Amino acid sequence: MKWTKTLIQTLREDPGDAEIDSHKLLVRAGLVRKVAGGLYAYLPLGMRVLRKIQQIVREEMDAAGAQEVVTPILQPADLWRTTGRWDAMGPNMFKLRDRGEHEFALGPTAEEVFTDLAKGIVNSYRQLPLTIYQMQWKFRDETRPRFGLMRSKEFLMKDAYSFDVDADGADKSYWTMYHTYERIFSRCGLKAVPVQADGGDMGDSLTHEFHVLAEAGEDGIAFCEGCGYAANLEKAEKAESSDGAACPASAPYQEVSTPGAKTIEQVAAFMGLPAEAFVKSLVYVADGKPVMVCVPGDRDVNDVKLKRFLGAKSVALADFETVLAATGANAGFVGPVKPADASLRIVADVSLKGATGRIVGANKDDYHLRDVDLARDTSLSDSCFADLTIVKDGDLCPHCGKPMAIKRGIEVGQVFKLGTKYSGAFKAVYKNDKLEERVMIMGCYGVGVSRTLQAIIEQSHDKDGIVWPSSVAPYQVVIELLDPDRSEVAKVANDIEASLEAFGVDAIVDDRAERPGVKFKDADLIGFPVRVVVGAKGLSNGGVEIKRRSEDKSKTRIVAPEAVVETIKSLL
RNA sequence: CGGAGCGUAGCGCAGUCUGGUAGCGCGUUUGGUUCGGGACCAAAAGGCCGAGGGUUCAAAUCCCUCCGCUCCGACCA
Repeated sequence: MKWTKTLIQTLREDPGDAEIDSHKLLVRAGLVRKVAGGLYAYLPLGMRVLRKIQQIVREEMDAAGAQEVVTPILQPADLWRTTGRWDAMGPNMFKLRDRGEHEFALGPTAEEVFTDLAKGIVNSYRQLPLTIYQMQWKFRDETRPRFGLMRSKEFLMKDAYSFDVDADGADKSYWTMYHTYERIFSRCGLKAVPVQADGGDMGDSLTHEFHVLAEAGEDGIAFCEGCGYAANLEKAEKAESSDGAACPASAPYQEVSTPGAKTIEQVAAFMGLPAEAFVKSLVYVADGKPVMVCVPGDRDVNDVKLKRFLGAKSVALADFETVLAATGANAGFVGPVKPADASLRIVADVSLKGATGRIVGANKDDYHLRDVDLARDTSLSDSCFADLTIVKDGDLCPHCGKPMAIKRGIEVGQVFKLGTKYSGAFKAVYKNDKLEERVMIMGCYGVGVSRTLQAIIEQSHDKDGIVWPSSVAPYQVVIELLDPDRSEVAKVANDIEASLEAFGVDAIVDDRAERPGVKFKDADLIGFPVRVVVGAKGLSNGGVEIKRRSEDKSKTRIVAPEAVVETIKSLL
């Protein structure tokens, strides 16, 4: 391909609305252009990368025995009502009506469509197991689209759904996809790590997210160096620590005036004590009933863990009236010692078990209590303690006890055991060999294809631009033709291009009449893995120059034109 | 949805406070000199200053309303 015949427009300056490197480079290198907030057009270079990623996904899914289909973006509301998600998805889903007032959604995902599809086709155990997938544009009405393709309103997702006769089969399907995902990301040149995630409404259902570690990532992940435990912050657990014994046993508690000091930060500053010396008490409403949750002053409540421990369907922070009614004080001064509502349920993080000498809200505005011994002064019994906080850097691993580190990641894929949540709702059943009807066991598996594209850039770039892994590069080789008006030089470049194409290596000849500096800068910005420089001066000195994008100039090889293809094959 | 900021040429921005001829850099086009890491000279094209209303002799600039975008927060299968 010739550069002058390709729609490539690089930018010298960063786009004004981009925050992270990969977003800036996507636009500067001419891969995408913004159409509107959270909506992007893919230009020829971006399209080539997207197609290469799709092809890798496709090959690996097919190799795993999954079959490709495609289902409509426009999905009828009835399907979503069957599972109750028409309402549950709320405003995250784009909803619209046709002229006959029939309701539709622009598919944000496709569990309903696929379950209904399988129900209509699968009748017998002989047709199972079955895994079907599609690559289709998905739509989500994100409250705040961000970071280019990372969180956009419209994105390309590969979604797969497995149907099995029993739990063992579902387990097998799950792990097949898990390993398929490892291969997909590795072939894309990505280091993606599987981390345990929370099953959400599906309870303890098994699920892993695949994350690309990056400072710009939106998700927090806890890692244990010791045993390899990795979990996202919703899920990550901590070993029971000894926070409780940190403060010495003490005299009976006493009231302290702390006028206006509502937050832990304010009271800590007021009293000149560290946040750990405090107990943060928050009033939640769980399924309509108030509950007080106590955690160390320097920690935050994990809503998912709280919900799970209480066995509640929903938990949310209480409003101010509820707080006042339950405790007798306004938010900021509440604590576990004698709340106004004596029947108020109180739970506490496990790290507070046996805590003494703590400062808590007095359940009286502008007062706190000091020297509180939780066992002595509150109604908290052993069964009220559980792991209820978001883990912090340095918390101990629940499996091996070594300290964990918190890192940030970009979620590029997820594998999820669905059980019978969807197949049950749709009555998607098959007949077993005894002619009995059984509900199919499902799994779902997603790869954010467009997000993966950006994650690759985020993981693989330097100050000059993108450094594409050759498996997904828009072109594997750029041939810099320095003297395009000299036909004998151009012929060398064109011959090299032709022989590379003959070997299945895609190459682009930069035949622009630009100065060399401009061409080198653009080649580095776009990030072609291998650069071949063909110029009159070089040819008279014995050949062409070949250099990897990832290497510096000192590694440049001088090669005779005939040997170029061999050399490049060894470099890709 | 709450808070903050920004909408001026394809891109990045100044001008707005203090009303009076719409500017700069990059990119684009033409001609010339250059030619190994984003050259230089000369010329040119390109704008309903986000939209609507108001104030004024006069509005990019002041006032009101709306729309869009970005950031922080809440939210996120």
